[in-house]
Amino acid sequence: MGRRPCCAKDAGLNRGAWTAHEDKLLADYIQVHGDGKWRDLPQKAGLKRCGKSCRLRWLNYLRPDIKRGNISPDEEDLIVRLHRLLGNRWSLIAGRLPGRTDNEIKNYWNTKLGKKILKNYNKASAHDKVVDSEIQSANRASPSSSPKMASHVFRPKAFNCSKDFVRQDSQHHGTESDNDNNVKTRPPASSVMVGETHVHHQPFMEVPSLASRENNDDPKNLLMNFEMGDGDHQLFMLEPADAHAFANFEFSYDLNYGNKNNNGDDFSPSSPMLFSEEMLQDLTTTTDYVQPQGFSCLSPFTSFLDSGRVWLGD
DNA sequence: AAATACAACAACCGCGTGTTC
DNA sequence: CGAACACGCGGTTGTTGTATT
Repeated sequence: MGRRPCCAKDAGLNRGAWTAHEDKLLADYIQVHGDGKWRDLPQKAGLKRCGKSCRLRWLNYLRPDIKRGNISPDEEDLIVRLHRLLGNRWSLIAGRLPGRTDNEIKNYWNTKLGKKILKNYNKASAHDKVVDSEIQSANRASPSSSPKMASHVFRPKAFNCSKDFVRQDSQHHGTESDNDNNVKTRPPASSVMVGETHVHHQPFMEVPSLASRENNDDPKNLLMNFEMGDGDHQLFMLEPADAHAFANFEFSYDLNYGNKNNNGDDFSPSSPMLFSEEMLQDLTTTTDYVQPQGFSCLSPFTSFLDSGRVWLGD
């Protein structure tokens, strides 16, 4: 690929720390013309910098909505929990912390939090470590976290789930029926399992459609977006009371918070994840879901992906 | 006071991915 | 359809400030 280098090292461009004058040039230009078009921006703004450097400086330092000062205990707690769920997806984590940048959170993790948690982990009980090592071994296909850290996040190869089933013996939807909840059993013989080799021998049942709850605006609720094939989606709102329906059941899904920017465009990133029930409970009961500034939150939603424990329909 | 070690932060770099032509 | 491009992400490195010896 004949790709032009972003910024040639011998092009006489400034490197290293930014001066106050450069900051002013950049901020003034963006105030008038807006950001974006980073390749052309330096020349137009009268800067001897590469576009990439300008972008970074703007996003990490000059942006007006940057929050300065120490990370609060609440923010730290949120970072820890989000990192547990997301791994080193710094931009995703930063998206949940208004005013904080991915670079800042990454630095904070690498210099403070990571060490702190590693220290705590080393103090953890032997049992915890066994559980963690099991998780790690299941995660070997694509580890999501720093190799230094214990990871609770699976990152299996992702497939969209064409049908969605939970175990029939789950507490919440425990009966075979074809009632208003549209619950149907599925014998495993008609299902195809992918991914890991954790075989469930219980019949599976289709999850009742809760699509009518799509408009629930409570950001605490987790809206599940099951891709049913051909772009057809079935939506579920997973409320705290529903979470235990997935007891003893781990699954992955495409993390998609369903946020829309002011133009109505979906800006959500997609991240295949695998959540344990505890993590789901944590996510569905959390009250500090942070809505990024400038975006209106419709509701967080997700689409399921293969985890090896979710059966794909025939 | 000087040297060294360490922490914190800013910036750089390579690569992946989506978009445009 | 594929090349070229633009952008964003995450890992890494460089720099500066502070603590310790």
